[in-house]
Amino acid sequence: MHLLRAYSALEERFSGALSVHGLSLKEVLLLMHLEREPSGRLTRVALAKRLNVSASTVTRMAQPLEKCCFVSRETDARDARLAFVVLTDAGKEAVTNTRATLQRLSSEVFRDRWTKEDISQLAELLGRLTAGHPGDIS
Amino acid sequence: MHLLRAYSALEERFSGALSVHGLSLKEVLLLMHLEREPSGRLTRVALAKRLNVSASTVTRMAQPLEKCCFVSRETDARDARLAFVVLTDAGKEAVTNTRATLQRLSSEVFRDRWTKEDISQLAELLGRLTAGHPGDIS
DNA sequence: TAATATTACTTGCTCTCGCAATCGTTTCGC
DNA sequence: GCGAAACGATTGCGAGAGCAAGTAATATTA
Repeated sequence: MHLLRAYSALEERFSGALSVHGLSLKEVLLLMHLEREPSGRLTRVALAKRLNVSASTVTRMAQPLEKCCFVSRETDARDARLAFVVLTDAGKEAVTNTRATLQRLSSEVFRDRWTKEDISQLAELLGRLTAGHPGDIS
Repeated sequence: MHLLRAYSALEERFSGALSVHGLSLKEVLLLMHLEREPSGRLTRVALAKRLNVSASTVTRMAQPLEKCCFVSRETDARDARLAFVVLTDAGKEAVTNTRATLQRLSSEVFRDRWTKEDISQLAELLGRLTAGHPGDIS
């Protein structure tokens, strides 16, 4: 049950810091999922499953990102229904910068009071909790 | 980072089950915070801080609960600005029932694959993560 | 005591998101 | 091949939540 509390507390902290980059936390996660893909692209429904949001939300989230040139749109020659969301070079750079910010923030949160073992243990337990679900991210 | 994932996965699972009681997860948390208070009542701003939401959200959340007679309104004789949210007997019963549902659900989630030590360790780590924040709940 | 600041709460506006309906496209069964 | 079912994406609508403005009451300061 502590999860709920921990989530809202951290979410507040992280989303505040991310506004520096002009991106919301959810948008960053979207870009990270794209980055994780070898092809650098995903369909909207695949993104929706990974992000645990509806397909319409992905459609709406991708629009401003497309305007910012962090993602672009690509269609499949074989299946005209598919409209891939593709990570651009500018998007990759944004992810890299944002990840650096996140890591700096994490070390602040964990500074003192936390050993490496604590952190890896927490990660392991949370990972086990979500095992079987699709959208893991490092 | 796994937190985000774990949160959304569990939130989906729990909120679905809670709809049986006609209450949302956030409403249940509100009632639990009231129950936790010896006086059984809190002002709206105090609730907002504990729930990590804005004051206006508390005002709006309390309205349907008041209609359901799970909470009532009480004013302070000394300070007419204060409008306490008070847990009624029906509200206490609702919390008790809902907690039973939640515990049953938890044991389902943790069944197999989790030892008692795992669970207490996870709780301890998450608790440490939120230490210093106001809204802890058991 | 009187004017100002602060606090608690409410309301209007806006944004975000999920659901359901829709459209275009592909695939399956015959 | 052809109609029907399934699928991916988009759009309209409603619910939920935060921000800012407004109101009423209390606290503070001159």
